[in-house]
Amino acid sequence: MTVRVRIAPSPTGDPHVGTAYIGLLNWCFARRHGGRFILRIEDTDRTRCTEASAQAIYRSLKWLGLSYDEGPDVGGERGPYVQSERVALGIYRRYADQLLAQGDAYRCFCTAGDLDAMRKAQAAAGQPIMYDRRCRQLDPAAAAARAAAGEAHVVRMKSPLEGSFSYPDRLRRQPFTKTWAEIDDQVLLKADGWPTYHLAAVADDHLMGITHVIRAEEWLNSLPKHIWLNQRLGFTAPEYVHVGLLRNADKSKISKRKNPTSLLWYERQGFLPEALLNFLGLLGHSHPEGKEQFGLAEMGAFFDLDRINVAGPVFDLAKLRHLQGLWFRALPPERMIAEIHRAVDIQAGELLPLLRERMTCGGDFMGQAEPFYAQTVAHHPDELVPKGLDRAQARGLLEQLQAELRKYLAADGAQWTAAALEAFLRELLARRGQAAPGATAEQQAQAALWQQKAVYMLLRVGATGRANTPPLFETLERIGALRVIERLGAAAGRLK
RNA sequence: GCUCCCAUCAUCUAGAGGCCUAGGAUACCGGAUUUUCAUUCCGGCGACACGAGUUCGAAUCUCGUUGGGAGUACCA
Repeated sequence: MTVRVRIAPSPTGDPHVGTAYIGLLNWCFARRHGGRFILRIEDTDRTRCTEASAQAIYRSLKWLGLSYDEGPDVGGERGPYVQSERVALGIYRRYADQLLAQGDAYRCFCTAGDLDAMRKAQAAAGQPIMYDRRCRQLDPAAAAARAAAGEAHVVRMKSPLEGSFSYPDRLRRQPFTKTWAEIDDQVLLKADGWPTYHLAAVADDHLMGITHVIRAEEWLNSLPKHIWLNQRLGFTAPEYVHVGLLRNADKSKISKRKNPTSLLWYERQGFLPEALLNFLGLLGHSHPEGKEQFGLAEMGAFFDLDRINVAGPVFDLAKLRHLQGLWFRALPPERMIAEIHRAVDIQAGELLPLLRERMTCGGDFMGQAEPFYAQTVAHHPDELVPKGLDRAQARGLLEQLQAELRKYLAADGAQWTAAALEAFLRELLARRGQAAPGATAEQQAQAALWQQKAVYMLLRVGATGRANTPPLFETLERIGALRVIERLGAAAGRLK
């Protein structure tokens, strides 16, 4: 039996990070067992699903590299892979009819109002809230006649009234157990003739030859219904495995109010698919040797379904950022440049060596590179005064530095390169930092100002307008003599 | 309310009776490298929810308590 697994997202809103998570687990499971990974679109909620959303799902999965062997836009032998198209084929109606004919389902004519009142009464009485099965008593022939006459109705499953249900989920200590009495007569076919999730998923999983359903824990409670449907429909049920739900920091189910859940957001932010996937791969699962950074292909090789931890992991963006940094800085230059280009329309190549280890994503580039591209920079007077100096001293030093650099440039064969600048400035510091023998007290005080730390910082802030920059000499080189000298003057001016 | 699931550092996790005075990673805090920032490297902080039981021995098994989560839709 070859493994066939699927993800079955519903195309409502933006593609969800939970889809990527479950997709990753399924993808890895398929890969690990030489199986097939399938995408199916579950768009049976006509009020909420959109084509645009389905398109976005395809795009996001491709962006992530979670390629599927069969799916709406790639085809396959068990299609169509979009449930609305299967509705048109009458697939679900046929199964509903089969259940009706077998006496395993019945027509229900209760209105929304009826159900609402019923639930309110149950809540008031402290009873479990579930359908009271009043239409189950209806004569099937009479009900069929009412339906034929056009009366609005749904089809419900005839859940067993007694006995119990038990299922050994391989990830849980104890088999999952329920009594049938507490299982609702689930609606299978809605009034509009479309199936609910339960019928549609069970039917399609069977028709598509799905062998393992690896899905989120939120489905655990409806497992009995799914097993029952498989049985009554004469299917061999796939193995169902339930994994933990991604959580917000407060442990509630991940939501867009408390976390970025849209895959589009991660893409726009400049996160790399490698980083996101790596991060998700660390949730509920781990590398057997504790390795933290790994790629999709590698994960496909070591992934072990039985090692999944079902306690719902908190989705921690800080860890994702860390992994993003690792992946980003390890990018080959062409790809890093492409990432930067994706964020800003600029030629980044020259500055890359200077900035790469200071970035976590392409979007960081401009923030760092601005002083290199700008004609002028804005100086903040407070930042311009190094510790231990006052305003006037800082201004004096700036002016003298400007003058010294001018003089340096005017000399024959002067070079404006990092190495030459470093040599010159070291020599300058040695020269100016030492008072001549017999110097006056004032001269000595002047010399004392020429401390490396202060001077370098003055140059840095003067030339770039900021205190954090790449290494000084390379920075000066790239900005260029003209702009550096000009900016030093402007900086001095700010301290007047 | 009812039902079910889960429970190791703040967070992600390793750990499937002795290798555990509980290991790694993130975050945080120090230090080293460095002209700043970042990178990198070193160090620190820091957890088996609680209570019984089983056992020579329990983070690991059982039960209870507590805590958290999910489900309870003609949504998926």
